Amino acid sequence: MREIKEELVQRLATLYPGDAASLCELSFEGPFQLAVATILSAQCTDRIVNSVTEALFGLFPDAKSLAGADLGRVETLIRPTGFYRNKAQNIVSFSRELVERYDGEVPDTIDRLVELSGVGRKTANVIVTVGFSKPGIAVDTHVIRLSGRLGLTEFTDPERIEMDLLGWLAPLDAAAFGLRLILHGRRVCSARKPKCEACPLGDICPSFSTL
DNA sequence: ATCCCGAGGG
DNA sequence: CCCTCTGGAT
Repeated sequence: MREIKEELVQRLATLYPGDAASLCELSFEGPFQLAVATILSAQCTDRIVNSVTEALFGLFPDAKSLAGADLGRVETLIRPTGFYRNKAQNIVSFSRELVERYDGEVPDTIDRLVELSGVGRKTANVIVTVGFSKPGIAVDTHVIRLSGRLGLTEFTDPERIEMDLLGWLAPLDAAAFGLRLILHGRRVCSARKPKCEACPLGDICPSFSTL
């Protein structure tokens, strides 16, 4: 089993080369914009997130400016991402909390990040790994689905899966591995109709053609 | 467990 | 029409 996992890590790295920062498809400049883009990415494609953040960050590029933004204005700007009332409230509150507690700077630890509005464990892990190049793995819907299909875990609880994966991945490889699972999940191993015929991992996947 | 909620694919 | 998209808060 260990060989299978190592083989999987190697093949994914070849299929989707690059480091965590380059594998993340969100458009942003700096940890603050990454954090906001990630909050907006909940239940939404990154393409739509990028289409709204261009205007959003043009008007409110940092925590201090977004902290003073009109809520209705923000709602209108991010509406296409869905859950727009919650998300608008969250990113404005998030910005105000950063200004009040950290002088507008984004903290770089999971514990501090999850205390902030709209930031759960998954989002915190994205900020820490992609924004600050620290060890960790963001377990989202894709990572959950592919981890199950590939036989990497028996669990469905995100935090449990996170611990399972961190248990055998090299710390500094974990983030990129997670992002590669996401890319593969989007392009090949989709939730609805996975393209097993065209999957380069078919020969080592326990779920090959059983989906 | 439930709500938030728009957009795109099949 | 139904399902899914880089979830989080209650």
